[in-house]
Amino acid sequence: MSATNTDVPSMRAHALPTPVPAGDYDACPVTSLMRRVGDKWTLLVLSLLGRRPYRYNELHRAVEGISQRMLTRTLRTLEADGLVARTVFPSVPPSVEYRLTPLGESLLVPLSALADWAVRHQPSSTPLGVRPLGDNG
Amino acid sequence: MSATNTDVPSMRAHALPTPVPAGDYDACPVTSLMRRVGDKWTLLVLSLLGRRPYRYNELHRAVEGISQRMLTRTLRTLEADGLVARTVFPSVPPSVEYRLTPLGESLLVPLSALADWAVRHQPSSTPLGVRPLGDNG
DNA sequence: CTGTATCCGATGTGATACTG
DNA sequence: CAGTATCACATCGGATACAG
Repeated sequence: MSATNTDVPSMRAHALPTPVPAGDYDACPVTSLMRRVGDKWTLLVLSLLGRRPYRYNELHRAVEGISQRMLTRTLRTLEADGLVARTVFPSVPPSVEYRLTPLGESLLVPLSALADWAVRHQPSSTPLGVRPLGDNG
Repeated sequence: MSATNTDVPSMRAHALPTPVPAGDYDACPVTSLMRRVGDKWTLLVLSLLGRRPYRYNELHRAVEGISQRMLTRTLRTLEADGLVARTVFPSVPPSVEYRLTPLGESLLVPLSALADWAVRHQPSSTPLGVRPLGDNG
């Protein structure tokens, strides 16, 4: 293969496709996507924007715990990836709206399937922070 | 919500579920899963094991570029997550086989859907390391 | 063959202060 | 309101050496 390796087809139901050349992991769109969605806040932001458009500070409050730095970084990356659209309204005070692009919405479909698997099969399987019992005290 | 937040249901087709409490992002199985699969080698190893069982060095060669440290770490984490089974054959020289568990195989299903989305919609969309033109030679 | 231990640079993330 | 700049710390990941 090497240069002609354009496969990585649609991969059938149960096994990921090609034995991936490795070293090209960077260029593999699959791993690339995972690494992005796999960061600390992206999935969270994506899930919020999946419900409706948000303004910057609105997101900042909703994703309570995120720093301005990371919120901005996350949004900028999503924008660069074409998943989120940023619209500035030159009002006073200024307001900026973030919303999913059609591409972003389309991503939520397979993402939902994965999320569904996660809540069903995952580790201690306590959905959203409801630990089994005193983990801390 | 807070302590009673056990929802994060199956989330309908187009929008991720709950506005996630945030701060609980660590405990959210969805984000948690993403962060694991989103590391540098997990997806690659998972895809290989999706085809057939592998021995340690066999993987080391197949995932050319990975260090022993990271291969071991990745496999150990996958094992801890119940996605991969490790079997030691006390032969001489010793051999260890890694294979997907049923849980691991079940994960490949939604993962494949996401991978499929990636190869279809992603960035410069050059599937597996086939850069547009002479990047290296 | 199948790992473990150690060191080290790269990157991710948070805190804080400042700006149009 | 919606950011940017800077510093600091934790974790990720690679290289190398060593071991059962």
